[in-house]
Amino acid sequence: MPELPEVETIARGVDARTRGDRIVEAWFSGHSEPFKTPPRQQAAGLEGRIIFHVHRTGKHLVCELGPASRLVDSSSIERDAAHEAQRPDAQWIVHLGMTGRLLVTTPDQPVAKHTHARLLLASGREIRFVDPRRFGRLEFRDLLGCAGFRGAGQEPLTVGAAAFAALFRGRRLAIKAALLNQTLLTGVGNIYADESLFRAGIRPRRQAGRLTKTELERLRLELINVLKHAIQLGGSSVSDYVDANGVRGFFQLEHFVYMRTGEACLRCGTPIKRILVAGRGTHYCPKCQR
DNA sequence: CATTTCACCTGGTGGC
DNA sequence: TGCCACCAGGTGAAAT
Repeated sequence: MPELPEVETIARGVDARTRGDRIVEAWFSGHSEPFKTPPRQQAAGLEGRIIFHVHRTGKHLVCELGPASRLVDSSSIERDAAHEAQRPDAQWIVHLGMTGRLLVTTPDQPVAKHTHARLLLASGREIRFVDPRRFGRLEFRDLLGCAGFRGAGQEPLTVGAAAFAALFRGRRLAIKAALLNQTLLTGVGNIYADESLFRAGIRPRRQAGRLTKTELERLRLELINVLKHAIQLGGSSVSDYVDANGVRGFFQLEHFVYMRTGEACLRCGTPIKRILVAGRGTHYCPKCQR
């Protein structure tokens, strides 16, 4: 479900509704797949902590957490604690996989099937992680002696022309496969790979290392455009994606090729083709993309 | 090493 | 109504 624009939308929604709140209680389902950190360890780390803020890196949601301010009688210790509280000392890292949702609800809302985590907050709200296919992952990371989370790949919204081109130099795999490789770029998935390649006029099967400098720069700019536009529209809701408030996105209405097999190309009228690249359904216009 | 394939899951859709 | 094949926003391990 979620690629960079969807995860960004969710991060903004969760941040707006939970920033500064305190996690009172954490509950986890019995399924083991979604837990990179054992549920007990996650619960122990999460309970009592304050949510400083929530943001996205790549396709990951990161909740920056800090200690609840302790009641102390010494003013200097209190100052130190307040100072320390500026810096997060732990993170809750959420990957939504294919079908994951992170919702902010009230406890009276019915609990959806496949709910795997519930964080009850001091405000009375609740963060819920729902994931039917269980491809998502939840991790708790203590930042004492451990670096904060960051993906291996470059962020597509901020990577420069030279660094972008360097990612693909000498590579023999299809450009579409390269775009999906999260150790090169982080955050691009099947929808935005297809859409950016269409907008740049490049066939998905072209060898990454054989694209010209001009083509690569066009691809980088179109990728940035499509991601930014999608964020503005709250992401793409192809089947069931919703943001933190349960609201669908609108970018699916702007798709040129994704899931439009056999339909007329919106630029030239040629039927959109579907092929397999890197094992993924890949959509393109045989006339507009060379 | 770079690249490709496949397993991991549930659920929706469309054909018969 | 049921059964079956196939498809789906991702990724990491195993095979090539």
